[in-house]
Amino acid sequence: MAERPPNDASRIASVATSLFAHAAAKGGQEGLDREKVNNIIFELSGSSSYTKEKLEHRGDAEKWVAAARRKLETFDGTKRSVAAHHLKKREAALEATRRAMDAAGTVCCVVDFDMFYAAVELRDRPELKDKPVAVGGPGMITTANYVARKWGVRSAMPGFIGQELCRRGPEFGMPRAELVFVRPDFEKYTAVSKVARAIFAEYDPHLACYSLDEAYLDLTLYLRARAAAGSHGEATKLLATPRPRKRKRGAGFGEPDDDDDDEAEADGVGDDEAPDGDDEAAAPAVALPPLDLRDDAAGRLADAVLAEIRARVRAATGGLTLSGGLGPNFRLAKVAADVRKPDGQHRVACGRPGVLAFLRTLPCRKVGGVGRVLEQKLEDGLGVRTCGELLDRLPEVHALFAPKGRDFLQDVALGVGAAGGPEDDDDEDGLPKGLGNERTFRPVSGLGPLLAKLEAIAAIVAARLETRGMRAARATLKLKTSAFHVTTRDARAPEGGPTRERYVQSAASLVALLAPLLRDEVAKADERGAPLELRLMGVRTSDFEVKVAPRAPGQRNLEDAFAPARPPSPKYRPPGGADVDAAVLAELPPDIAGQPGADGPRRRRVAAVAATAGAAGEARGRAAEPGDAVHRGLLLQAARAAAAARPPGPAAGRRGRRGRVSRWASAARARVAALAACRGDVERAVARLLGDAPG
DNA sequence: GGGGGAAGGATTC
DNA sequence: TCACGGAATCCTTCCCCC
Repeated sequence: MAERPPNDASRIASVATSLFAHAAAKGGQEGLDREKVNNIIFELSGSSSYTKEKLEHRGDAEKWVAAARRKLETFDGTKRSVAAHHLKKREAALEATRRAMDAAGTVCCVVDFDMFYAAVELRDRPELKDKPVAVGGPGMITTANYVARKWGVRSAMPGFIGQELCRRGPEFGMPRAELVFVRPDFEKYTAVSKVARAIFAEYDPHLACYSLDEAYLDLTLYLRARAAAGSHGEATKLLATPRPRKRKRGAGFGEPDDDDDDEAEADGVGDDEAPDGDDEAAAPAVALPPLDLRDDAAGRLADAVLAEIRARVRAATGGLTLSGGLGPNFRLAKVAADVRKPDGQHRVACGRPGVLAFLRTLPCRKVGGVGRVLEQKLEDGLGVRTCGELLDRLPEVHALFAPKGRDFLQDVALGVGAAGGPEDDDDEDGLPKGLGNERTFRPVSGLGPLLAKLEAIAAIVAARLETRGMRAARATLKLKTSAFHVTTRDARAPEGGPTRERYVQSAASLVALLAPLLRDEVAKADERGAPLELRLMGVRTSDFEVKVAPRAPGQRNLEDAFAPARPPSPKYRPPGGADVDAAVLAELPPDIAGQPGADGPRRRRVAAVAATAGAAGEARGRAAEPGDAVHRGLLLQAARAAAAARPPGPAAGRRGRRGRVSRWASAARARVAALAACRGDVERAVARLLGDAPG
């Protein structure tokens, strides 16, 4: 606050409001004197380097807004109708998908524990129930309970500010209080999460969890089964897939070292399977009629099932509450889960009119993917605050945003979402794309001490690479100055680089790669007369070599099947092509492979994609079920490998088309080899997918 | 003008 | 502890080169 020129005061005040009030809509803070609270927060942090840096950042967004306004001045009727034309074309496709999903009776569900970490701690320490509690430390709060939120305390707020807000409660109509800090205990949270996931899995064996406190469930099939069977017990029977058939072959692992073996095995499978071809391979629920969601009873059933899930989890976890959302896709379900928080649920009606009605007054910020910066761009650049306003201004959006951005915003405005789930479009190759570590410390300067930091962090990263058997072709150095300015520099390992290795793994080679970059930055800062002083350093690795996990001698695991037999080379095998498709096709159940037209190239490719997606989903789902940890791990690997075998889409990677195809080819080969291990799963998944595919 | 790489921004939990 | 995290991923912008 100190050195601010007075004429800037109002601007800074308004900036500060949006800077610190970004979670204003969070639950539990209704009726809070937000302005007063923001003033206190600003007072406490207003002159810090952190805030200064944030304000600079804000300047960037303001520049964007200014440029956008200039652009809009020349946005005339002609440009508008061109934009509208493009939008309309895309919208038609989106609406077709929406109708297909609705016709299949798609019901997506997102469940989310209320203030999860804090709730677990309060359950175990009931004496804290009525006190403001923050899980975390004076540095950072990860979760605050609803009591603390009455003082304006939130997650991601520095602890000392939370503490100060509680102490200064009287300034905004709250009593003075002491914020109680509880250290996070992740083992405990993981255990609780497991209990909940076991219950979720009864309703959707393929559930997806992206953090400990939330889960994404596709209830479509379960609701069909429940509507038909009445009880939960009978419904789960209809949902269960039959046991895998007995295989003649023992271990069932393919032999990835030998191309011919793949083929031979694949051929053999087709023959062996033929007699069993009549087996019912999909969950019985697939055959049931889809739920008609225009029928009010169907909606009530979905509501009742969600309420049942919440009640069961609550009982099983010692009283922890969850909020839930239902909707025709995961994007809307996620938003809906936030509507009645805490301990409530909401359903977004399916169908375009219902969805648009729900979105009309919904602030864009509530939608996942719309962060503070995008919110500001929309609001200041276009005067758009709600999804309804966004829908009206899509032509302008089209003019101002890059293709991905405007597609995303159109999806948001129309309330459409990815068909299969939130992760549908990731997992291009199934492997992690980056691995790194970063550390915050008291400001450090001087080349020697900084190099020591680098070595320490490189050692952490190297250890993690080693335990995973991963080697990286690229390393990135991240630096944050004591003024909170962040910058990154990176170096590639291949020939000509400082290490002369194609891939690096050890701490020494990481340091060899990155130390020159660090020296460079130190030297440049010295030249500027402002020695480099850092508060954070990070080392990140990426561009991994194909992963080979270390294992005990003689031990076989699925990763063997996924690792290419030899280094990929153009001569290895003709990229793509009929051999791969034939091998994949030979893996399909005979009833599908034998369908009329199944041998057409396009049909084959569709079948291959279905097989791949099915294997990924099935294995991932099975991995979430309770049971032996090693087994679960293997299934997860299978899911990843199967996902890795997806054919290259238009959006795949940065490599050239040829690179993508050969990558797909080798991944597909590896997958074919791996399929032997989880054949039963794949067959059932394929049958279900083909039988269940809308349209 | 586009492919492709580098830098770094934004977003999520 | 007078103080604002860490990890991962995707997107945008800029620039070089053909």
